[in-house]
Amino acid sequence: MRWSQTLIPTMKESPEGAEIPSHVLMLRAGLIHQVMAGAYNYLPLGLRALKKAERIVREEMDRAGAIEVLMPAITPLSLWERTGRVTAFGNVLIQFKVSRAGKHVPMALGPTHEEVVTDLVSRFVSSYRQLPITLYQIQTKFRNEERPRFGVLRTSEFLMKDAYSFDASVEGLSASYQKMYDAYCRVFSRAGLAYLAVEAESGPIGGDASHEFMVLADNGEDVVVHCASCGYAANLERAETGKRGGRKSGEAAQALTLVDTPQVGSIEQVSKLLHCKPEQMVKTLIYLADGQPLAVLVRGDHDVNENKVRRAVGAKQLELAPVDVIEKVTKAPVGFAGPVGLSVPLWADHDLAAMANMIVGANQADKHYTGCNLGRDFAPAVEHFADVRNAADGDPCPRCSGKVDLRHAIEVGHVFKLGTKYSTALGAKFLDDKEQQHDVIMGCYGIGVNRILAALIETSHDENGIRWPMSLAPYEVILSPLNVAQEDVMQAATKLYDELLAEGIDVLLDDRDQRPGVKFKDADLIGIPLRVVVGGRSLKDGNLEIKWRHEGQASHLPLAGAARKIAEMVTAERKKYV
RNA sequence: CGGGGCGUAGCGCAGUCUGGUUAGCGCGUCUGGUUUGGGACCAGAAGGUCGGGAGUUCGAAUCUCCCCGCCCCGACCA
Repeated sequence: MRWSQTLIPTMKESPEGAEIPSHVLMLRAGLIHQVMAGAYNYLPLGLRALKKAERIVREEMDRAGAIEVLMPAITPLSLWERTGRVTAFGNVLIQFKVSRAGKHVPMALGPTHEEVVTDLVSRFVSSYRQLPITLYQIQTKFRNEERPRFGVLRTSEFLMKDAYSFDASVEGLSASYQKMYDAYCRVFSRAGLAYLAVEAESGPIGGDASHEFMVLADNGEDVVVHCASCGYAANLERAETGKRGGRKSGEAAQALTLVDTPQVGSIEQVSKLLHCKPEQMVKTLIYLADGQPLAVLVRGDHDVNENKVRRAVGAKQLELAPVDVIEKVTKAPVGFAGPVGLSVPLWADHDLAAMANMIVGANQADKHYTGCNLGRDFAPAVEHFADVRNAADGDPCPRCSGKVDLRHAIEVGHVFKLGTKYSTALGAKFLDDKEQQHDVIMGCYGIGVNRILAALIETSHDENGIRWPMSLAPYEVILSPLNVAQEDVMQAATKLYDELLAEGIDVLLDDRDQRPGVKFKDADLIGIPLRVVVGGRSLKDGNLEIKWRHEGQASHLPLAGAARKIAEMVTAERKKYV
């Protein structure tokens, strides 16, 4: 492509509003243009990169034996009603009515396609002989974001690869899942991303039924718990916390003392008033587990993880108790709950075992206890000590003797064992070899294609612009004749351009009548991996100048046979990403 | 939806507090010329519902009220 004939609106300055590097650079390099909050135009350069990401995904899905289909973006609302997800999605589901023959047909834009694909399979798959099968599509998804942000990372419309596996057995599901997991690893490494596959919250199925593929980035919205020494990685929701040692040694138990804490209910306020650290305090939260009240105790500086509580308690449903229940259970206003004298079951985080002389709510208005000690003043059942909190920075690693870090990350992919939730709801059944009917066992697997680009840029750029890997770069080579008015320069450049095209290289010819500085700056900004310069200076000696985007120094290359040589360099670089 | 910020030419901004010629500056764009190895120079030109509406005033980009849009933090994100 000739630069003068396409649309690459590069910008010297970044538009107001863009803050994170990927957003700024995608705008400045002319990859995207915002249409409204959460919706972007993909301009030629951005579209080419997106298509390359899409192609990698497609190739790896095909290699893994998944079968491509295309499902509609518009779907009948009734399908979502059958699985109860109209309410589950709430405002995220974009709904509308279309007038047809005087009637108003309720529809929704697909935020994902479990319902559609399960309905599809229920109609055409009825025998174990047809299983397993994995269907996938690359489609635009729609999710109304209350607050779109971070450029292309959180939008209301995005390109997603979603795959769904259908199996006759749990073992089959595990095999299908593993195939997708492996395919994802290949996709992200081909895209040049430094990714981490982390254990993720897996819902009712349990086990290692869900993994997220994360790219560590300061601007990521997710938090990953990571151990540098053993490589343990999990998302915050899921991460286990390691046990600490026993009770603090050398600290004598003080007497349980009632202190005044007027009008002061929060951990932060109490710690300020009593001149203590939040980690000396205990947070007492009253929950309803399947309707039954219980108290959960964690250290003042920790956060309760409700999924962990739900699992520990063995409840189907868990929610924070409403105010009236809290007041009834604690016989005090909200903010002064504590474990001493409570009649509901107590569940305590492991870390409480290592605490002495805790500060707790006194279950009386405007009062706390200091010098509260486990065993003497309150005693949860031994089996009620559990991991019920979110991991925190510096926690002991659950797998080794190291410590974990909390790192921000961008989620680029997610694999999930679904089970039979949708096949049951939508009647996707099969007959086994003993003529017994069963619900099909499903898995679902998503990749955010746009996020591949944003995550790459977020983690691969410098002060001059983007640094594309060969696999995603909108063009592999940028060919820059420095002076288009100079005949021999233009002649050599045009000839080389044609030869490179013939070699099957994606080449962008910067034929603009611009000064060299402009061309160099733009080439760096849009991040094309290999830059080839045709300029009067080296051309006099029959040379071109070539420079990798990621290297500082340019080198010379004889004009004669240059196309072949460049093609070889590009081919060698391509091989790093297959 | 709660808190904060912003909205003036394609992009980045000044001017608004303290109302008063014809609304400026840089970049970009166009014309002509000189240039040509890291965002050139000279001369000229085009380009504006000052986010929208209502109000106050002799007079509003500037003051008041309402609305809209965008960004950030939070809540939300099967």
